[in-house]
Amino acid sequence: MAETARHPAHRYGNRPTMKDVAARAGVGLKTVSRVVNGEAGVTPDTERRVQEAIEALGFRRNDSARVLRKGRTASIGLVLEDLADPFYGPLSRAVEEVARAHGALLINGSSAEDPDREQELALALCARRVDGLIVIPAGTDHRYLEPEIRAGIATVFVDRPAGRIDADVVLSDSFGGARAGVAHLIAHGHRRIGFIGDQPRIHTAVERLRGYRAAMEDAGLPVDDGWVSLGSTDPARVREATAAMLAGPEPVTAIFAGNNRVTVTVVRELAPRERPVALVGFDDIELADLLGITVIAQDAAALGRTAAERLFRRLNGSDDAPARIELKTVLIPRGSGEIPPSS
Amino acid sequence: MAETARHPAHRYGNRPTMKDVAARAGVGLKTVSRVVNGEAGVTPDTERRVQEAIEALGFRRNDSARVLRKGRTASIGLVLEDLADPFYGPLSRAVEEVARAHGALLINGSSAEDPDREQELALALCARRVDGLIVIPAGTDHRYLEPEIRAGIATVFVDRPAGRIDADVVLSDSFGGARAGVAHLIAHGHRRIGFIGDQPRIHTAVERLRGYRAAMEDAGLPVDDGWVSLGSTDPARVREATAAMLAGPEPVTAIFAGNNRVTVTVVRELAPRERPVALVGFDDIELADLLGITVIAQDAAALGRTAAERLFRRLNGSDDAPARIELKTVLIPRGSGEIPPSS
DNA sequence: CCGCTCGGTGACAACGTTGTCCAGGGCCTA
DNA sequence: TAGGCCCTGGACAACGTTGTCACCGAGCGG
Repeated sequence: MAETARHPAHRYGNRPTMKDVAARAGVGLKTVSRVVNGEAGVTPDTERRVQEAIEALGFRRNDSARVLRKGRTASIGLVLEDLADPFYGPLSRAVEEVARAHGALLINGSSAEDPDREQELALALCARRVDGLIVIPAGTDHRYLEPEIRAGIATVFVDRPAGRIDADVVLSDSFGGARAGVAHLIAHGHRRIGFIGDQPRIHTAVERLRGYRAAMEDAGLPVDDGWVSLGSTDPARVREATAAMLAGPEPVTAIFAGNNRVTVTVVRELAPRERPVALVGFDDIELADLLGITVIAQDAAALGRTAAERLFRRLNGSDDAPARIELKTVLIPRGSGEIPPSS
Repeated sequence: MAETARHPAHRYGNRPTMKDVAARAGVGLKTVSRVVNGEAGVTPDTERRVQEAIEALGFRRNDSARVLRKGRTASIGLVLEDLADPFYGPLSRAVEEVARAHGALLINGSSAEDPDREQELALALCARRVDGLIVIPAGTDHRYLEPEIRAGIATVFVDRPAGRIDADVVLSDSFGGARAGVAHLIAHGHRRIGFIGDQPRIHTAVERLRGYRAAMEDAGLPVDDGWVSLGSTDPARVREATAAMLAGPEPVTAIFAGNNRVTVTVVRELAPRERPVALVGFDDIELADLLGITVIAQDAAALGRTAAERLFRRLNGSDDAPARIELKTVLIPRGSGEIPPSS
């Protein structure tokens, strides 16, 4: 039979609205709104009737409509690289906790280290009108965010600085950490030290390499081209790089691994070898204590927390100039970094 | 200078709207909508003018309004325990990928294993009108979701079944996995085997204990009360439980650890001990290969993927009866589970 | 040459909520 | 008892978008 409704059924599966609740409770629409929002000016008796109607109908306020009216979503967005990476999980969780403390919900998405996907995600979050945005950049040009920032979406970058725009950024001292780690190896007698890092497009990779070079230069040591390898963290690539450095007449006696993904693969590659090779890795790893892996630890949770706090400070009206906040790293000696050179 | 605006400025930081774009392009509102949504029926010339206006103003469609009108948010929610846990990170990521393939955004939140927080989160997501919900239950009573499900929010549970409502659930074969793991220890000669698991409120903990008991019974072995410990995965608690089982005249010679958190702590506790103790852990762990930890591996990503696929099948209209999907586990021998009893 | 179709376009209502304003009734005071 | 005030409750518009429908002019067949 003819469906005569002028507008097709696009109501949320026939969810009750405040209007329905009002009708059932025999009160006005606005009174329901008042009860739902805990506003003053409602008789206890009226309130009870409304509550009962809400209960009976299973009413739940539609936040989309609320957002549309109020202009604030009480949610923030986080664009990161990969939620499955043990470095980003804790970071995200820390952001979530801060958001929760401010009554906001966190929406996060993985860019998979793809600049286009980063942009797509960030803009999708802006379209949802998140109040603020935290971004771990995959790309190097963030001018696409300018209209959003101008429109009032607070934005903070973490782990890596923004490209071509001026914005808050919270990062670890990659340069200093790497420099200290490599200096540690040098202090234990190494002269030929390899560096395996992430893609040169990534800021932290470049900074850590810079730290490596600085430490070598500090000690007056030369750096052979064959000792340095930047590229993807794909295990095959890293294994190959490791093997290459350890081959030939003058192999490296120690390796500095540029991040947690690299460290894991290098450890696996070194394990079966006879000749011991010293190793210091950037990023701490679970169970590294038992495996005796010396690392430069950065605090992922602190990064997230700091960035989120800065974001909410902005959301609460602060308009300081964009700042660069750098967190210290810690060298944790556990054995692998204290192996003397063997050759 | 009385601010005479009747309605205060609650527009999103003065973001341009379709109306603004229309005015600038000299066209009607609906035409802008058509261009933005790529609908047919717009002259190339008109489209160009609109695109230019969009560009110039930095317009971005307001998804809240869109959602309000369309009734679909193209987003799904995921309530999990803790994003920082290496088990849930990959699970969440897998869900995200499936969502992305369906053009949906994923919003996830951590319940911190607190039933109240689980409910608060799930309902908050429903208030945002996510199209579907995936829940890793912390609580044991999910009747609070009934109105939501009735209202059309597709819901799938993962890792643990729903409490007191009938709904889809995707889980690993905890019972079978634990049984196989304990049988493996028995096959290597162990007779006194300890079990350390998560809180008895948690379904997987109970199932794995059941598997442990079944394996012991299969072999006709008694189970001493002192060999079984269920409780939080807090390291101190687990260390204590481990120490207790290893003390006394008849200590256990092997331990079955109920999940990844427990395994990590037990490994740390066993490492410094002289007398070797066999160990099999539920859940695989990064670097467990190097440490030679035998595990019952479950595929977190597959859990998430399967649940998400089921969810989207429902969103696309499937109305099969709620099903229980169980994924197999795999025993990966790496050494720690093959240590013979020492006594 | 008229009427009809058809493609492009815009006016308008509606989605569900909240802010503003007004009405009515009860109560207190003069 | 009249006047005024406060307190509760409701009518209405607006948030920014999309679906529906109507309009207009061009092209075409009769």
